[in-house]
Amino acid sequence: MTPAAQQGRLAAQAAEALLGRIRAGEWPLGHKLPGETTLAVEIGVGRSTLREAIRELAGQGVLESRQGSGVFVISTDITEDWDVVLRRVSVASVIEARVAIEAEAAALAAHRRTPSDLRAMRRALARRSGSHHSAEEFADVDMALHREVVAASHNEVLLELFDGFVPRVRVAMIEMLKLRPIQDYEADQAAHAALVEAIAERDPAVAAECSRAHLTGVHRALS
Amino acid sequence: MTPAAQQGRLAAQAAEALLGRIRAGEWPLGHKLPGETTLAVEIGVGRSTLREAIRELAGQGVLESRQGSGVFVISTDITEDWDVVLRRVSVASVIEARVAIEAEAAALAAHRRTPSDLRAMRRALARRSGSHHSAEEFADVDMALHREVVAASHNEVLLELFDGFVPRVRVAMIEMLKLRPIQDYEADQAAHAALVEAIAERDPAVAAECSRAHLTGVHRALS
DNA sequence: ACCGACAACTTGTCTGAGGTGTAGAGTTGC
DNA sequence: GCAACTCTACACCTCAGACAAGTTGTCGGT
Repeated sequence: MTPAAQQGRLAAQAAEALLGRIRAGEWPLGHKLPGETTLAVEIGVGRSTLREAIRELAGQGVLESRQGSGVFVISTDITEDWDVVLRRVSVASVIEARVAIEAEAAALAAHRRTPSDLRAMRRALARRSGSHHSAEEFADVDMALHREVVAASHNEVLLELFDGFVPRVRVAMIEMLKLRPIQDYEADQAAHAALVEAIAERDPAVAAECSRAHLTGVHRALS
Repeated sequence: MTPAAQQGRLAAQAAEALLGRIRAGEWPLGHKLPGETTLAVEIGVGRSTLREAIRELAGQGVLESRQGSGVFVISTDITEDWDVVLRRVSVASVIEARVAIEAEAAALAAHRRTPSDLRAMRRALARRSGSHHSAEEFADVDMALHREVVAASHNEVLLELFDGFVPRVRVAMIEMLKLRPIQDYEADQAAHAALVEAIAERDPAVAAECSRAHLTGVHRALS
C-alpha cells in the first residue's frame, strides 16, 4: 500500500498511518479512536511511540486527547499550515514561487523605493560582501538583502509571502552551500549589486530580470 | 511567572514553556536545543513527557528533531493566519500579489499544461461565458477559471498561495460588481479566452502578459 | 596531511509500573 | 418508574530505566 512509509522515525510512520485511516473515514469527525494499548498493538509500535504520533497529529490540529475519555478526531482535513506545506513540497516549487514574488517585488520596488529603502538595501549589500565564517551566516545576510528588496516594494502581502518562505529557503540554502559552495563569488555579488542598482535607477524591467536571472541560476544549481 | 500554565497536561505545559523560551530568543532560528535529558530536568518533567512536548511543537512546525544530532528550531513564529493578514491590507496590495503569482503561473502553465489541464480550463471558460444571475455566481465561475490556470502550472506552492487569496478576492470582487458592473462584457470574456489560448499555444510570454493586463485592468477599475 | 577506528554524545524505541480523571453500570431512595 | 448517588472499570498521563541507532569529534596510525 504505502511502501514509501517504511522509512524514518517509527512515530512519524505511525502518525502517517493514523492520518491515512482517518482520511479514509475509519474514524469520522468527532469519533473516538481505539485505546492506546489496542492501537499500539494494531499498528505494531510501542505505546510511547504511538503517543508521540498522537501528539504530532494533535499539534497539527487533527486529534485531541481527553484524559479518562479517549482520543478524538477534531478535524478531518489538516488546516495545512504554511510551514507544513513548504516542508512537504520540493525546493524547485519553492524557488519558482520565489521568482514570482521577488521579480514582481523588484519591479514594484523600482517604482516606489525611497532613499531610505535604498540605504537599507546598500547596507545589506555591503554586509553580504563582507567575510563570512559559516554557511549559516552567509545565508542570513543573503536573505536579509533579498528581504530589503521585497520590503522596498511597499507591498505588505508580498513581504508576508516572502517571510513565509524564509525558514524553508534558509535550510535548503545552507544545505546547498555546504555541499557545493558558490563557484564564482564575485559574479554572484555583482549580480546582486546590479539588482540594487536597477532599483536605484528606477528601472522595473531590468530589476525584475536581474531577480529572475539570479533565482533561475539558483534553481539550476540545485538540479 | 505564568500561573495560568499550572493546569492541564504536563506535556502541554512543557510545550508552552519551550515555545515561550524560543520566542524569547533563547534558541535562535536554526539553533540546537539542549539535550532531552538536560531539558527534562531543567523544566522538571520526565523525558517521555518532554518528548511529547517536542512532538507537539514539531507538529506545529516549530521544531525538528534529528536522531543522533539534536532538536532544532526551524520556525520561530507560527505563521499568522492568512485571513487576518489579508483583511488588514488594501485590495490593491492583494491584486499586486495576484499579478505576481498568476502571471508567473500562466507562464509556467504554458510550458507544462497537459491536455487534461486544457480541457479543464476550456470547460471553466465556457461556464464563465454562460448567463449568471448574481454577482456571487459570476465571481465564482471567474475565480474557478483563474484557479484552473494556476493549477495548470503544476506548482503546488503557487496554487496554495492562490487559494489563500480566494476568500478575500471573492468578497472584493462581488462588492465591485455590485457597485459597477463590467462595462464591456464581451472584451472581458475575450481577454480570458486569449489567456487560455496562449497557454494552449505554449506561449509563456503572451500568457503572462494576458494575465498581467487583465489584473492591472481590475486594479484600475478599483481605484 | 589524510583516513579509519573508536568513544562520547544525541535522539529513537520499548517496557512496566503507578497516578489521575472520566463515563457508565449498578445501587439506592423516592 | 425515575432520579440521584456510589463505585468500578477503563481511559489517558507521567515517570523511570534500559537498550538500539545515528551523529560527531577525537585520537592514533599511516
